Amino acid sequence: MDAFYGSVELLRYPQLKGEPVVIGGGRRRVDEAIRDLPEGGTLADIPVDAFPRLKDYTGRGVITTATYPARQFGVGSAMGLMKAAKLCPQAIILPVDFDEYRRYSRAFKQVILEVAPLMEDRGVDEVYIDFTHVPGGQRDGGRSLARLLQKAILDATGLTCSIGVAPNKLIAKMASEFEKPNGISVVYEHDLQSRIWPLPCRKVNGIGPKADEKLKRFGIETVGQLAAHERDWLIANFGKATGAWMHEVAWGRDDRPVVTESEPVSMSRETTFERDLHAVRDRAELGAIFTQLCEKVAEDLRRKGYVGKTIGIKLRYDDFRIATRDQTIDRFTADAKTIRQTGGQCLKRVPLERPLRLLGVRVGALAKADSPEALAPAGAPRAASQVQATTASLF
DNA sequence: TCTGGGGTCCTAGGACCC
DNA sequence: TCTGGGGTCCTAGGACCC
Repeated sequence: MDAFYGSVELLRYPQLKGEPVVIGGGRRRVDEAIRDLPEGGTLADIPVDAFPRLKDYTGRGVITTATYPARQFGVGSAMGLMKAAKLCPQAIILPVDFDEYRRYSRAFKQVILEVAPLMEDRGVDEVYIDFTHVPGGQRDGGRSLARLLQKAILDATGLTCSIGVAPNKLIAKMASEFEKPNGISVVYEHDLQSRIWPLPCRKVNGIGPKADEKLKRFGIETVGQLAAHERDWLIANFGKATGAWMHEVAWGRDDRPVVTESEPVSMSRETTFERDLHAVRDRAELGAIFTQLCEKVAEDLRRKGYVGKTIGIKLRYDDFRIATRDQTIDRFTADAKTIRQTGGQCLKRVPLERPLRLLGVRVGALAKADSPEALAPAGAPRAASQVQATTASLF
């Protein structure tokens, strides 16, 4: 989907079309604008001037989406709000409304499923679709079906998307970015050298900042340069799995199927505090936040019908280093108190001298709440590995 | 006044079991 | 007295993705 969160917001606030808009701030300022609505007014009646601007924003956070006009200023996803405010102070900032995006996410996926049932969910705004056996899926290299999907999605939701059609997921993903927004790209196997090899390695799904940095140190900037290296050389320098994978990717090879069903592995909740908190000085506040996170995870588990037996915590210190601890218990649970208590044990094993920026709670090793595994009596506890409390009990 | 939240997968060492 | 492998589970950290 194109600038998904931003596009959904524009459906509510059409008066913002053409304005630079970023999503990711706090709630307050927009609420004020809504409260000042004229009698009988709708959201579309809020004057553009009433919306909060980045230059007035104070607080932490990152941008989750920037509309295309905002991108003109160099503002983009994952950028800190303070940095974005320097680049485009006049950009309008809107708070994230994840429930709304989820509604539109379900709606566009439903449209696709009615046409092409082999669909893999890749998050709120992205899917893979297997065109192979869809009627008309081969016509014009898949372009016809792509057009049909775009129109059906636009009619049902008012949203645009970009589609890449290719022999496999790896290439389709890259192709989907060629004609953004609202575009279609068909890439054939024989287009590999002309259309994929010139791309920077970073465009490959799976090559992130670290791998890209290392590739650059070897002078490898593009996919074509990657393809020019021997498989054995890549394995020698990047390890068996990664090296072999890089070689396949550079030659456009990918045999991963489109997977329509999958079970969750973990569920978590985390929060970045408005100001850094200290385990001792802000003990009460932290404790309350911790309890709330546990309750939210428990609620998520119950709503979705899962239980888990590995409870974990995550901290981010003021210097951005991250520490995690987890503990596996001898029975499955979705109980907030159990999660809280086990998480409390984990907290005792992590250094708490530095101020904290973030606290998170995770439940892993999930099973369906009604599965035989989950209903079985508690397994014998495994002997705990050497686990040492590094700090006196704080929670 | 830099840097969210929710995920998956991989690696690597140690415990433990056969 | 010296010395096996294979396999699974647990834990911590990190890369990466949307």
